[in-house]
Amino acid sequence: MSNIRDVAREAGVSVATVSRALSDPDKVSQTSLNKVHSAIDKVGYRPNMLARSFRSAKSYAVVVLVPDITNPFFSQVIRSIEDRAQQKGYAVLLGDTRGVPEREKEYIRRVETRLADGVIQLRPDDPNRRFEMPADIACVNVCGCESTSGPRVRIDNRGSARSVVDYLISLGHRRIGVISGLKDNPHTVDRLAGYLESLEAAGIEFDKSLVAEGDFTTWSGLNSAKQFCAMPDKPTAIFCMNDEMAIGAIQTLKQHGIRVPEDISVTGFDDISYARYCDPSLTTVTQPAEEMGKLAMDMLLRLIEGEDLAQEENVLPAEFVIRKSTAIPRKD
Amino acid sequence: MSNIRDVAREAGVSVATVSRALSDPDKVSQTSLNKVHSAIDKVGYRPNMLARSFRSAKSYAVVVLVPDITNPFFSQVIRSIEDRAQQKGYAVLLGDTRGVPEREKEYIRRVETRLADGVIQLRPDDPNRRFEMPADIACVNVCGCESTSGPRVRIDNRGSARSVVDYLISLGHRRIGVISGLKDNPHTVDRLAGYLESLEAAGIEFDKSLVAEGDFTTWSGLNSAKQFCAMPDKPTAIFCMNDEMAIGAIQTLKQHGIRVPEDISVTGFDDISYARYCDPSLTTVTQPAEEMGKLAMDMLLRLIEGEDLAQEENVLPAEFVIRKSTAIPRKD
DNA sequence: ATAGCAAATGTAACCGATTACAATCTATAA
DNA sequence: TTATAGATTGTAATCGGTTACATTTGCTAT
Repeated sequence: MSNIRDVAREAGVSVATVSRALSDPDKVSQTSLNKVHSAIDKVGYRPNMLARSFRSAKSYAVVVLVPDITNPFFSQVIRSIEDRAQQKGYAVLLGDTRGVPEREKEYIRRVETRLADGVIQLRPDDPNRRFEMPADIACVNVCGCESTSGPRVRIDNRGSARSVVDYLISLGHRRIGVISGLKDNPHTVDRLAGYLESLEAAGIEFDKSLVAEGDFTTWSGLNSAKQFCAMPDKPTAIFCMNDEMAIGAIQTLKQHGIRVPEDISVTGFDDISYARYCDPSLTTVTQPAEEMGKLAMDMLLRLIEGEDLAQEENVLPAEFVIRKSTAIPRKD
Repeated sequence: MSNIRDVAREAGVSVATVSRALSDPDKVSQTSLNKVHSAIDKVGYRPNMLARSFRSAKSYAVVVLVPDITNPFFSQVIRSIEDRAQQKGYAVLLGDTRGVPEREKEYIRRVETRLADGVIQLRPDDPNRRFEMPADIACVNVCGCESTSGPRVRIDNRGSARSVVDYLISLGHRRIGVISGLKDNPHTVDRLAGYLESLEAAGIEFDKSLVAEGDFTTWSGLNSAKQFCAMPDKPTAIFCMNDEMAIGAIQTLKQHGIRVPEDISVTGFDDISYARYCDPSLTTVTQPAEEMGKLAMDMLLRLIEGEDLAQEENVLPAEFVIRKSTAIPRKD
């Protein structure tokens, strides 16, 4: 494989001229520029970007850490990050951690060893919680929550949850069940806070038995809903903390001969693409996945440039979407 | 940031000894090993992998090209590729091309410029079709079809389609509609071939009006199904070429008051996770996404090692799964 | 014609690791 | 004791770019 010296020889100029012709053409005369370009064509030169990265001590790559790439919401955010990164000349190193701290560390190491210039973390909890994220690493958190620290972009989970529950209450619901994420997951905490705020504002007393713990998977939604089906005084509505669990819950309700939304209303969160196509289509909260990814990437680039974002927080608006899975409670 | 020379000075040995202590400890005495390790701890040394990559002319990264990462089937395959890559010490550079050849070229360039050691392409068509893939690039194709060339791993699309249609015929269906992908998509070609084989084997004449062209999106399934709803002699079953279109089609049928499967049976392809949870759950074909990703990564590594895989093809078995969206045709 | 300045170009050091080769040390056998 | 093989270590070249600094060229103004 030919290198810059071969090109220089072929063109009859110095290596410095070739280098400049490629990275800063304004500094080179038109004559030399032509000679260099035809020499490049002739010897079939491709610059060795590894050498360039090495010299400039920048890899032009960023790591994106995600607990599960098959989660449709996450993959939307990642697509947007990748798009922005590509525009800016950066590569995206995909890090599917499956929630294993060891794998996370492995990827953080890539930044420490200069294979990546920074990290975007897609996950709810504080990045410092599980292990010490070295302070000198450029890191942006997306999809975080109120307790997340460091530069971050997120939506107002509490407020969004509150609009969902407010809406259910406005329809006339008083017994509103919840299928939550894992109890200590910060999204769960924030969204539950919104639920409680809403109940309190309406003067409805909180009933602990109406909260079923899931883990954001369809399967857990399916199981958690069974618990409501078995109750003598079932809730008339169920607030699910994501769409997957809502879809699972609807499945269970149908199997028990309970109609949605006539007998029980169900709401989701995230607005994954199936939310629009399931039966009934899901009343949910649209997270601006695209905007979140783009913004996170832009913040990370600023961080890499050396800007001090410290605790800069971007809280994006989420949209509440009413579809067919909610209705006024049945009178009986 | 400290480098190998700092460590050498601190440990009182040469840089070569430090380098060997890290990459080939057997060649170094226990005494030196200890000195080196404590020196590393003392100066907080992290090896510069960029320098290592540069020197060894290997980036230990592979590009994964995918038309759309939000497609749940693709993201499953990618997760498996990433898992395997991580195990083998490789990083995955995500390339979401959105089907734009220009973006694809951009990523191929990364391999040419030594930023990645090879490429895995997730897409049905021949990688050489749209533009010339340089011959010296290590490239493996996944999710390809019968006409794909080069090293590849795929399932038997024709055979799988045939088992689906054979099953529908065995239930008693004679008018079987198809919602296909784009006409020139090789998956469409292979799966349609399976459909035709099946009809022929059963002595059923092919009716061109029973094939509706979609594009593998839910939305297109939704629209294509309308065309069947408008027919005076509707098909009694619809073979959809992926799950998304099947889900869209079911949605449309329901809206027209047509019951699935009582009035019309519907089948999908891919077995995305939602296929199990939609209503009715989908009879479909399970592609071994995990196995495909793992195998593709292993093949790529062998290719990078210099092995000649030429036209090695791995055709994996796909499993036909019967769920609730299919039944015997209604008698009337 | 020539001084003066800017533009263009060239030379060579440099980034941080790896590794060929040479030099040194250690242990065993004669 | 000394020769010698084998183990360990050190020196310095090397990978392919970038860029500081020195030098040359080209042009304008006097």
